[in-house]
Amino acid sequence: MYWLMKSEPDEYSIDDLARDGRSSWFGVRNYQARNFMRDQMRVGELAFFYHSSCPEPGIAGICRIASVAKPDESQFDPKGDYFDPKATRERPIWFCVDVEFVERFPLIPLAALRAAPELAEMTILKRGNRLSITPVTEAEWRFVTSRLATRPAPQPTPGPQAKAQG
DNA sequence: GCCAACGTTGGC
DNA sequence: GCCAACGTTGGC
Repeated sequence: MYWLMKSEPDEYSIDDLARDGRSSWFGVRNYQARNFMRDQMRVGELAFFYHSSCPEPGIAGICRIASVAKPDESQFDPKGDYFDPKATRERPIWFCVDVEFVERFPLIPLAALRAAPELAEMTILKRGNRLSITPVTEAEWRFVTSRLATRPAPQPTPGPQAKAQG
């Protein structure tokens, strides 16, 4: 399966993940999103890293699911923003996976996603959608990665004649 | 279990 | 900051 995971770049951006290499996706406090992580995600699956609530919302890169779901430590921290008084170590409520950096590319703006008829059914583009983790179909994944993501041109490899140049 | 009130998300 | 849309809470 493929995924899309939202993050506010002020909080944690694709650049942060590129720097860290790997990170825990803690702080999800929505049952549907939690269930996706806990019940559906598999190690090795790929996800779009989406920047939300920012001047330029859109897909900023790709990450990989790097662990199975485990209890989200932030629910136990009474001083933290993500504390949940109802959670106990014996009965955790919230779970998170680790993700690792795969790729960053020039931002694919939300407007560009909306402009593509091929993505009309994409969950994140549906009216009123607020889920921070959503499945992406293989067709959607292929379209975005092959048609919308622009990557640096491959380095031209010098041919045999190149070094003949004086 | 219903549902009104309230809180949050997130684009604009 | 606005506001539509949706999730959660809590009284009944």
